[in-house]
Amino acid sequence: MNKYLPVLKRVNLFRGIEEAELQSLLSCLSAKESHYEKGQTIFFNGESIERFGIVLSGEVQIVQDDYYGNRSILARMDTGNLFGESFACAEIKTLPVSVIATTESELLFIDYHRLAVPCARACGFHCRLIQNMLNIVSIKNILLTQKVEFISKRTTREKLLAYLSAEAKRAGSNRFSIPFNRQQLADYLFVERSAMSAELSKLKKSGALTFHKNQFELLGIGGL
Amino acid sequence: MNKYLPVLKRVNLFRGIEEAELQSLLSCLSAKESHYEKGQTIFFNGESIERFGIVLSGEVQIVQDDYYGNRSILARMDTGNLFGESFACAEIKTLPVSVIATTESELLFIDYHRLAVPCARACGFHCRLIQNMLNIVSIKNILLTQKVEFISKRTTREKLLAYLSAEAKRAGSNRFSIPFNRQQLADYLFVERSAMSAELSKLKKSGALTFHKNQFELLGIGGL
DNA sequence: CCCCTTTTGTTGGAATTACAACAGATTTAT
DNA sequence: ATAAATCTGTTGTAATTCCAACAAAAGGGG
Repeated sequence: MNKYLPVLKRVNLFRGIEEAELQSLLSCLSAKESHYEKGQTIFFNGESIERFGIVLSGEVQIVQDDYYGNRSILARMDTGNLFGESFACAEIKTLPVSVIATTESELLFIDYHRLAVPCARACGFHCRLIQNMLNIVSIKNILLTQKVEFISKRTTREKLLAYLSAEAKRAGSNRFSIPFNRQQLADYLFVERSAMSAELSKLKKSGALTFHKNQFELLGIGGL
Repeated sequence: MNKYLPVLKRVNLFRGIEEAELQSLLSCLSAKESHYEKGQTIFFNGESIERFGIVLSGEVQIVQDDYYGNRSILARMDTGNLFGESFACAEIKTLPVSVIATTESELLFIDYHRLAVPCARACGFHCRLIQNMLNIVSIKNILLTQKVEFISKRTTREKLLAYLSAEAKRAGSNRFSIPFNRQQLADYLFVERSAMSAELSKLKKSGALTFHKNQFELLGIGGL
């Protein structure tokens, strides 16, 4: 666990908590580290969870699979980010999503009840942790709202442009990488892969953008 | 404000707080009541907010309008529910949505900072309020996740059936009302109104469901 | 280096959705 | 009560997306 202390001290959940206190806090919370292989399912749709996870290394995706095998990616979480915290905090009985390890990953699990109902020793941290958690879930809601904005667009082209514009803004540059391959990007935008690929090629041909694999460059709005 | 005490004591934010304390707590929080006419905009896309709202009576919708005038409804909030809390809690600078009064409404506004940083007198409630708020935003996250599930469906028919099935489940009956007219339902599912109307008629003709205005009855899966 | 697998892009046809227009039904205003 | 406004459903056409198939490109393993 010492190996991941540099990661953990930058996790928003532990903001305001001294590094010297982190280890004993994690021990008090009975935090448990686990290893997952690429492709392994961490949480299954339909189950009830009490723990949320923190990504120490690797990446996980929050997904929904429909009856026909279409996959919808809701979000991806990489190092330092939490997943499943809303479901654990809300104490729901039936998880509406699955969580999948996209790459080999090390994850830290914490039982939400231990966070919410602290022992007397950790009482000084209780409010801090809950307030940090409130900040995290609020930001998650905003990210999900942005995601909804992408998919509210009525054509595949608009969805692509909305998403890619936001990524350029996030990167602070017109050249940037995205964390998805083509199938994953289609699953994130809820469209069909090859049709999206065709749209990307049209956008490239029109001069609006250029790309190779997951590297993109926006070339201005001249082509729109 | 006394008029709305019965509403307020059932608001989840105030769970665990005695009715006798509510009034002084609201005073301490400098809660402010406001009246809005039908159609009035409460929060504007792009602005920065520090207050969140509670619906005392009426209804508000969280919406996004695109360049072409298409409206996307993210959520609706009726009596007793909060809106804007994630944005206020996360302290964002630019609101990505607008909030509109769908009907004539009475709303109560609270400054998030007053909630988070209490005076010495209210210190006993600080943790309680933050924890209640965490529960609220977590549930909001789950509702938004469910909304994403509706719109992840790849055809208008599937979107309709996903939404209507969830409403039947929520109502505990195959006969139920929905809180949207046709245009609003289309805006909620991100589809075009008349195409959706045509799909509803096909579903009725196939025997899957029947409806009149916002009254629906699911007739089993025989018609699918 | 070669072979196999996976990813990406392309293409034509089928399916679905958007659009515009309009008629009928319902609600609102005078 | 009547007229005006709004909502809902229908229809034909245009536009877009999905699907299946396949070729080309890229990546991985022996």
